[in-house]
Amino acid sequence: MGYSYEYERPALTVDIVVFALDDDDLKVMLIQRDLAPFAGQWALPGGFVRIDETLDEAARRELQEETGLKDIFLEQLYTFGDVNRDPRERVVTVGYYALVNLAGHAVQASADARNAAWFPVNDLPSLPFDHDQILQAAHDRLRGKVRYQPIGFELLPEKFTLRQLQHLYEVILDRELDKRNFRKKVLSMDIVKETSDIEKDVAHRAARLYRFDKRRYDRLMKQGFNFEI
Amino acid sequence: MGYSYEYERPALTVDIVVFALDDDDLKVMLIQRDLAPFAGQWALPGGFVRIDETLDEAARRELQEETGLKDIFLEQLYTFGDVNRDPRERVVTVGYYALVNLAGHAVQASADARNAAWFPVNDLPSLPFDHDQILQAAHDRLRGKVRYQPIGFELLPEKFTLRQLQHLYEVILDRELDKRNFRKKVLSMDIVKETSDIEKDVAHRAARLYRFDKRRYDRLMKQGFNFEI
DNA sequence: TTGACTTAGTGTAATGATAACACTATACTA
DNA sequence: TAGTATAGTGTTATCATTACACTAAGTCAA
Repeated sequence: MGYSYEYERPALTVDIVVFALDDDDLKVMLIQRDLAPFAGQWALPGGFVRIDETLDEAARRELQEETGLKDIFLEQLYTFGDVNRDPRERVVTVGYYALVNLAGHAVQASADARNAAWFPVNDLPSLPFDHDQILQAAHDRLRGKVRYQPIGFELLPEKFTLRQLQHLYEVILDRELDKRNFRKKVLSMDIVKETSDIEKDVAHRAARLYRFDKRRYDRLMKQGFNFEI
Repeated sequence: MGYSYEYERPALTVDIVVFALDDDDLKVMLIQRDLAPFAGQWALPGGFVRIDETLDEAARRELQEETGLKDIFLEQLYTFGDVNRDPRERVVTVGYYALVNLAGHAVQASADARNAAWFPVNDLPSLPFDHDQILQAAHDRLRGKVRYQPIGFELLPEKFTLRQLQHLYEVILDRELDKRNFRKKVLSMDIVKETSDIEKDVAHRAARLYRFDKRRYDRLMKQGFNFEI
């Protein structure tokens, strides 16, 4: 019964670091493991790659099964292959990272009888396997990438204020930005378009809402840009 | 005999894109396959990951076995997992790229009874599997990375002229650079140190030889730098 | 209804980085 | 020793980045 091979083969999995943004900080989605090892512990969502699906497909499937998230930005990160990263047997995992906007995608906590929750990226529980290493790599990648590709926008709702956009960059880059310079730069890139709406339910002057210029956004997404701000 | 698993498992391999530089252009090392499928065709060096070695170890081992190259710059690139990328069975491969200087590392053609040779990156034979895709990804990565990390230096001999360094950047970025601006920028970064030697056996005024400032080089390698030239 | 509060929204000047550009110096070769 | 090939060197104009502070508009509470 089962499948036999002449040489021993590592198991192959995917693990996904899902980032989201709220009013305070950058969040990461973790799920509570229901199986040994580390049952009950919070860990990155992920699972085995099936024989008839690509790596990207495996990552999307696991994400949907474990968190209900679908149709989100997802990109391969790095492959982790230390010999003893899993205590049971040799497991190689392909790491992914994903970006979602909290407004658009309700976190359907446990499609899979698993608990899913958001944790602040700077205040995480201890993670099993080498998940802290994977998370670190994803965070580094996000920080690096945001400087030359407009991916950060994936973390915002369809319409947003320039303040929210600035906050996004401040949280990811972990430093304060000058309001005027930020606006000047963003607007000069022609990447956002003014809408006729303004924000609602705020206890102060309401800000104008913007949306992405999809055309220009896609072009910049391919070419890259320079967002040294 | 062999090893059995409950679920079918993909085979796991590594493939390495080795870049080098000569007087004309950027080269890639290919080996002639001795096994089916595609026996006799030129392909990227690579092979199966053993159960007791990390991915990096597998890449280094295969590189040494197939090309004799060792102790060179090597970095993981991307993992390729299309379902039908290998006609025999499901094989997932972790792509690597490596940089060598031709002077320091003789290409010991066939430690493994295989033929190894350098090909210009812009004039390659047709490659089996998805090796052209892997190569493309490696080339893109090299072009991108050279702008913010001083990795290009790995392609040069210990002592080199500023002309050689400029040539390296011109070949990788595929455009001409201004000599004065290039020198000004490189020297202002303090990344190279003048030696007391000059180049030999040239039919014109000999240029001064430089070497890397290892300290500064290592620091920049971690921090990154901005080489928009 | 008014005053206090909170965030939105806006421009300019100084500084630093990049880009464009051409000639003299030195060594070898025939 | 004349020719040729590359080495080596500064300045100026343009553009991008940074630093910086006030008025406008709306909400809230007294």
